[in-house]
This record gives sequence, structure tokens and C-alpha cells, in this order.
Amino acid sequence: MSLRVLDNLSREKRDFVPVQTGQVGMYVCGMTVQDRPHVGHMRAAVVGDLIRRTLLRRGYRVTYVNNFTDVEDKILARAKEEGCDYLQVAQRNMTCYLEFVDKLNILRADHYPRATEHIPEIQDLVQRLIQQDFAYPSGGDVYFRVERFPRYGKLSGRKIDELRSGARIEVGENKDNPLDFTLWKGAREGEPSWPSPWGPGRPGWHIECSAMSMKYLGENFDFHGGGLDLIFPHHENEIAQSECATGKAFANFWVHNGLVMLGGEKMSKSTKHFFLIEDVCQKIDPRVVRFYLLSTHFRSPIEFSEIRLAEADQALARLLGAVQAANERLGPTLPRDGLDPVTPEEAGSEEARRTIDAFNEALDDDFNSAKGLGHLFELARAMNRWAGERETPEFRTALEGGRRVLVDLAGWLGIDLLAPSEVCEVPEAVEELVRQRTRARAERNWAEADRLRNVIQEAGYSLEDRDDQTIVRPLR
RNA sequence: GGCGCCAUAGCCAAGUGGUAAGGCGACGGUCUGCAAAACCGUUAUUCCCCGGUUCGAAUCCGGGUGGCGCCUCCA
Repeated sequence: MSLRVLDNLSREKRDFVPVQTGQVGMYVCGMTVQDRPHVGHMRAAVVGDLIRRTLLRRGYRVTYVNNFTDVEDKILARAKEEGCDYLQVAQRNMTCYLEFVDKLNILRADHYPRATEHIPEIQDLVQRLIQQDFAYPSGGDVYFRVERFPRYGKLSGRKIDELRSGARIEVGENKDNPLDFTLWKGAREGEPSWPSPWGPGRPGWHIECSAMSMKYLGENFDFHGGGLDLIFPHHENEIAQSECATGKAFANFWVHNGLVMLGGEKMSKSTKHFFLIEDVCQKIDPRVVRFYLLSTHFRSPIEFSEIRLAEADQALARLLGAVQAANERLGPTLPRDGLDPVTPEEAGSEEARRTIDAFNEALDDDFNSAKGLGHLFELARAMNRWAGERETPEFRTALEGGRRVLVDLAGWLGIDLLAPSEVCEVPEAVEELVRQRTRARAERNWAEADRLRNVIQEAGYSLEDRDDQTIVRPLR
């Protein structure tokens, strides 16, 4: 069975064949670090991580690159506003991004290249384009000559003719043609700049991604990802400049994630219409946020709201509950050693074996995490059923295998079902109330027991009376 | 205006030619002192509308309607 991926450039779903056998190169466009990351930025990161983990699970070695564009108009504007160096602004936002990469259980990239640290590579690329007449210096800037690339527009479905009608040359630009875009931007007063053959200046937007992806992944690599809103002009321009410079195809599979919506409108930093990930994670377990993000296919838009998150919380609690039920029956789970995917031999039941197959099939079909997640719930139900049966060797085997499969498959989605909840400490005062209630129950004083339960619930804890004990949990 | 994507139950969401996964919610039952959790069952004769292709369509084609994205910075 093969991995099938929809490529946004060819608009076809094709079998995935890596450029180099067994090895995958992947580039995901990260943020322009003018501000702190919002949920939309993190969706792109989670989607990239989903793709990466799926490839890892299939045994590929993956080189994963996630860039930062750290010099750009808006960053400079922000620095000016705050009266500090632009690199301070960039650094602060990068640090914040990485903090939530960790919180959302996104594997760290192999490289987080920054534009300002790749000026020589960028200049080399610009030089290559100039030498082949794909680019021209003009008034201290360097522009890409769009008309020299007839296939310009192939990713976004645009035609040069159509684009031309709407384009204009802005004041201060020195373009031969309105469609031409900036590769190198001549220095302005008070702005950071680097010396170059065309005069002091800084990189334009787009060129850094071409230069850095080529440096770490080669001129032709496997996956290029990022938000749908980057298709035009960013990715279109990357393709143009890269393919002209090298004469080779750039990325083989373009995988764009759908946008995070707020009240039916795109979450976006430029319109101030967004939720910062740090604010969301203050209130919501990051595991829930990740679950929510994976519960819709990555190409579709996803509505962000408290209700959605609450539903995700309930749903995830079901998965957690099945593991919990198994733990209570079997004892705690031993963490698996190594990263090898769970095998059908370890499944312990027909249900769990079917779950593995169905899960693999879902993820292998264009990384369908929503479908894969669905199959996990079917297993969870079976496990709860087994946990409720009288113990026999058969049920024990099934439950053990089910737990192993559930934890392993969820783990490949980056959802750790073994991690303790964020808040699990129960204060002594609450424990004391629980003990009082247990005594009341022993005396069959139901009125008092119920009164105490209400008090405990108002304090934020739920109770579950079992045969021999009462389980206290923080109220969701 | 141009290009593109989408429309599945009360809500969310899989499903791209073979007769509607899954989650949340609701309702009924089992369990329980009562609950909670869990389990069992019910909750879309039908997939925005109208035509067409086909033995057969949520799935393909044509035409509507509605929503969103891109065309300027954007994950």
C-alpha cells in the first residue's frame, strides 16, 4: 500500500515517491516574525508535523526545515514603534513560537533558518538569476523578470495577461514591468542593510525561502507546505525564481493547509482578527488544541471557537478515559521503547488489528487525520467494553493490546494519551471533604453525602464512586 | 470583475460510482443509594436546489443558490 498525496501544483493525487530513496526533504513556510504566533500559525506547524510524523512512521528519514523571515517592513516598523532593534522583535517572537511548538508536541525542525543568517546564499541566488537575465538590477533594487518565466501563475491558476491588467508600479519602484517582484531591496535611511554587488540593501520577501530550502534540501525536494494564503504571490514567486535559477523542478508536492477561521472569517494578523496561541493555551490544554486542529482534514478551513474546543476536550477525554479504564484494570502502561509502530501481532484482538489497518489507510490517503482519529474512537469503545467484562485471559490480552494500539496510534498523531493532565493535584481540603462524604455514605446518610458532593463539585472536582473507592478528578 | 475551494443530522466531521465512519449534544435502557463514568439502543430513506450521464451518484457532467479564500501583507 502506498502513500498518496494531493499535490496542489499538478492538482493530482499521486503516489508519493521521494527524490532520494528512503529520504524525504520537507520545507514548511514559517512566520514573518513581526508578532507573536496565533492559532493559524500553529495550524501550519501542526499540519507540517502531521505529515512529517506520517512519513517517519512509514520509515522515511525526514529532513524538516521551518524558516523564519526575520527582516521585513513590518518587523522594522514594529521595532521603530518600540524603539528597539528589529532583531529583538524577531527574537522575541521566534522564542514564543518555539515555546508553543513544544507545548503542542510538534517535533523540532532539523533547521530553523533565518533570512538574516543566509544573506550570502540569497545574494548568490540573485546573482545566478541576473546572469541568466531572469533578473535585473535597477536603482539599487533587483527585480525578477516575470515575463521570462512563461509558466508563471501555474500554482495559483493565474495568467500573466490577467495579472498585468491589475498591476501597477508603486512610487519609488524601478520595475521594467509592473508584475516584476523584488529580489533585493535597496537600503533606505535608518534600515538594516548588507553590502551587495547592487549596492547596500536587504532581501525581498520570497527569495529567502528559495535560497534556504535549496541550501538544506537541495534544488529539487519533496514537500513544500504552508498556509493556503501563501499560494499567491509567495509560493508562485518561489517557484519562478527557483526554477529559473536551477532549471529544475522545485518542490514535488505542494501541500497547503486550510485557514483557521473566526466567525466565518480568516484569522489574520494584519486585520487584528486572531487569537494568540499563548492566550488560548492559558485556558485550554495544548493537547486539546492539537486534537482540535487534527480533527478536520488539513486542507479544509476550520472554525475556531470555544464551543469547538469544548467539544474537542470532551472527545479527547473519551480516548483518555479508555486508557484510564485499561490502566485501572491492568496497572499502569509501560512506555514503549523505541519508535517502531505497533504491529498487528501486538494488537491482541481483531478490533485492534482492524484499527491499525484503518488508521494506516486513512493517514496514507493524503494525511487524513480526521478519519484516522475516527477509527480510534471505535477502538476506545471496544476497550471500555472489555474493561467492564469479568476478567479472563482473552479480555486481558485484548485490553492490553487495545491500549498499546490506541496509545501508539494517537502518539503518531502527536497526541500523548499517557501524559498526565495539566492539573491533577487534588488539594488536601478537597480530599478531606471526600473522606467525610465516604463516611456519610458508609452510614447511608445520603443527604449529607449529596451535600458534600455538591460542595466538592463547586470547588471544581467531579466524583466517580467505584466499588471500593471514590475517584476525584478536576471538573472539565 | 478574474481565478480557486467548499455546501453531508441540532452542531462538528469522514466519505470522489455500489447503497451515509466518528465525535459533541439529545432521548430511552443497564449499572448506581442517587449521580458520574462506562456499556446497549434511538437520533440523515438521505447528502443546498434543478437537470443530465449510469444498472446504480453525496460522489461524475451542466446550470443555479449560498459561503469562503486569493488577486495588496498574511500560516
